[in-house]
Amino acid sequence: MKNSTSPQQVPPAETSHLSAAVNKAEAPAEALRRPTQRDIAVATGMSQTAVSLVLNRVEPCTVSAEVRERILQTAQQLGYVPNRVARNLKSARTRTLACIVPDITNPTYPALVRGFQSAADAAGYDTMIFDTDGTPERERRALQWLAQGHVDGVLAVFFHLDEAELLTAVRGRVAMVQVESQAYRPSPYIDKVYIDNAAAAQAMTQVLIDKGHQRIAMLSCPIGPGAERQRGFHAAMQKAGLAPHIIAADDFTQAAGARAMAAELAGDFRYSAVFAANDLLAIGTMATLRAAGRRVPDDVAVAGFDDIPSAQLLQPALTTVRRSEQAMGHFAAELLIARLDGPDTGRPGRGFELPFQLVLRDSA
Amino acid sequence: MKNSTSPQQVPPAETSHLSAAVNKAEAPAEALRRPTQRDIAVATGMSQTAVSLVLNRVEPCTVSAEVRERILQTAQQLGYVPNRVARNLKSARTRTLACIVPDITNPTYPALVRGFQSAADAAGYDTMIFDTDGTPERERRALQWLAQGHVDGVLAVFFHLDEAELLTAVRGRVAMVQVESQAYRPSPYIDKVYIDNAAAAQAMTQVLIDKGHQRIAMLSCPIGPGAERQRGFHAAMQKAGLAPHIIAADDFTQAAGARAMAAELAGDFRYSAVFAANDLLAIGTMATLRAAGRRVPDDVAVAGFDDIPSAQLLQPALTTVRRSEQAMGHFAAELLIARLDGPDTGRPGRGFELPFQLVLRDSA
DNA sequence: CTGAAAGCGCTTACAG
DNA sequence: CTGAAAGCGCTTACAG
Repeated sequence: MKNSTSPQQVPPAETSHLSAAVNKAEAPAEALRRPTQRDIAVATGMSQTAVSLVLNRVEPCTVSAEVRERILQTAQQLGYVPNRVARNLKSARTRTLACIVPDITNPTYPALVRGFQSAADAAGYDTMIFDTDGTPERERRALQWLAQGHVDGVLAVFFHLDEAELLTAVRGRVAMVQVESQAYRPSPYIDKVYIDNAAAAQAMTQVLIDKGHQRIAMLSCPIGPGAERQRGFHAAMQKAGLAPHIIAADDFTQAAGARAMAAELAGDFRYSAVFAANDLLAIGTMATLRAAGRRVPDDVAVAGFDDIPSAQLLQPALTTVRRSEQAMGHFAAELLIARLDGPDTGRPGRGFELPFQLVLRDSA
Repeated sequence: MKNSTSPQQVPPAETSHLSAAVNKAEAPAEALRRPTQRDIAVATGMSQTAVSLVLNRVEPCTVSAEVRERILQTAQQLGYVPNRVARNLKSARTRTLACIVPDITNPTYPALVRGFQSAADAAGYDTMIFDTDGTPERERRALQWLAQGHVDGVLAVFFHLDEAELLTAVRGRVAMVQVESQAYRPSPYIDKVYIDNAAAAQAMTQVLIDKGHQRIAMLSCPIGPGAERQRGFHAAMQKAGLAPHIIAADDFTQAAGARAMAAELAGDFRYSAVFAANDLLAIGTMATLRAAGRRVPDDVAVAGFDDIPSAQLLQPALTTVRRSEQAMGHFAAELLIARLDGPDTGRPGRGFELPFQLVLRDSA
């Protein structure tokens, strides 16, 4: 299996059996058992309660320094690590938060998660990520998963589920912040963070109009934030007395963008500008236009939405709408933590509008 | 708070107090308690055991159809969802897997996670993501976290920790697959998946040499896979009788690449090709070169490693090394599941080498 | 066919 | 200062 420098290789292949011998010596069932407080109690001749007290440094109840030392040392020796699951059961808290996102490979979401995790971390919470694939089935599965009590709080981006469904599933048992893509509506326990998608889309459309474009198409997918962005697009077009046209994409991926544009180009494509509902769609659009021999922005101007890192790497660099996903994630985690650890416990749901920014580059 | 179409807005601001009223009506402590099996038992007049039996469809022990129906209905009515934490405590299994990655915003990792999650999902496992930031401290924290029993298995990408540290922390209590960046060495319980980083780097360097480049620098960071890739670079250069030069980056981000190249350009930069240890570094390099008025590939050729989605979007498109992160993630999850649910339980650790592929584009 | 009981590993009043 | 005991919500032998 010593591979030469040949760049083409074969699928997953086992490379070593040496390890078999190594393993034989270890790993009988016993080695796998994790030491518990009881083990430490037995080893030190103390009670399990005393062990728990010492290990948790409970202050009012002072165990004698000598005993404490012995317990601590034995714990160390046995490699004791508290069983978080057991602790969670007792405390009814998991100290874990989750991010539910439609597609972790869309660069906008890792940024959200990163910001979220930095705040969660600082407060001693772990972070889970649940990828819904943007489908109703998997969004429901995420909801079921939430109901099972894995986490204390969640930042959720849902494309399909409505408020009612969320409320019945969650029932205030897990703190929730939603990245809202529709217009804000108050909710009993759910906080919402959002940007004004319609306003942003309208502003971007207006930029295109101001540049003299008259035949502008929007490439969008009606789910998630697509609807609001289309609304903004329509508003701007209508205000300018122009006819809006929507090119429908199957989802928000680059591939979907390329596909939809290819289909459109096969017909009688006469638009001078395409406003894509997100950057991945815009990237797909640009690729298809280029492949068809149309120049961007000379023949067709293109604009996107999100300002993912690739946006400024494109040639021409992509005109788009920026919101700070990282800041949004961070802020959302802080909302959850304030709700869980106070002072916001029991506070009714609120909406928080975050700023957006038009980023004008060369593609439009 | 009705925002106009102004693109510049203010930081997080509260938008609605309407919800306060809505909330008043609900959410007193009682509503928050999740129904348990005991609640169902009380409501139906059956024992908690019977409830558990019915809800878990334990086959040999048949509860009468009538009682079963009543229990099921009551469970539905009360909105019963099993407490996963309690179940986990009893079963000593969490049915959760984790991915430990250095940086979720590096597009190569979401792909890994996506592949992983698709396999985990199919087997009924949930997936957690832990971001280590590529620092030793946070990698250790990840290890501690593992020891706490949150998950049954993990796919880990560590840049700093060595085998010994992993083994003491994990002790065969959690199944582990490591994306190995050093040369493969067998391990008692840890499976390893990897590509031959040295061979890939050597092959890519050879491509540059074959194109006539003599002054080739490698932009790299010595942690993680950087070391092996440098080794391959050195091997190729040495074989060709050329002098290798390493430009050191602080980490594997685009920013670090840009910084390191800027520093290098400030000196007496005389290289005709730069081979970056990953694509983000390559992207940073290209940006800096362009800013300095150097053309790619005419003045300086650039190659990367990973083939992240942006690589082909760049102008010029980036020459790089591709491995299928998605396939690697999928495969790793399958390894874990086979270990946890059989048939590979207790099998010694093995190494699995995956293929790589040189992707020659315009940047070199 | 059904229930009482023990126990998973921990925390937390409550007695001594 | 220390320990016996109850309980978190569940599963799983074990009796009836």
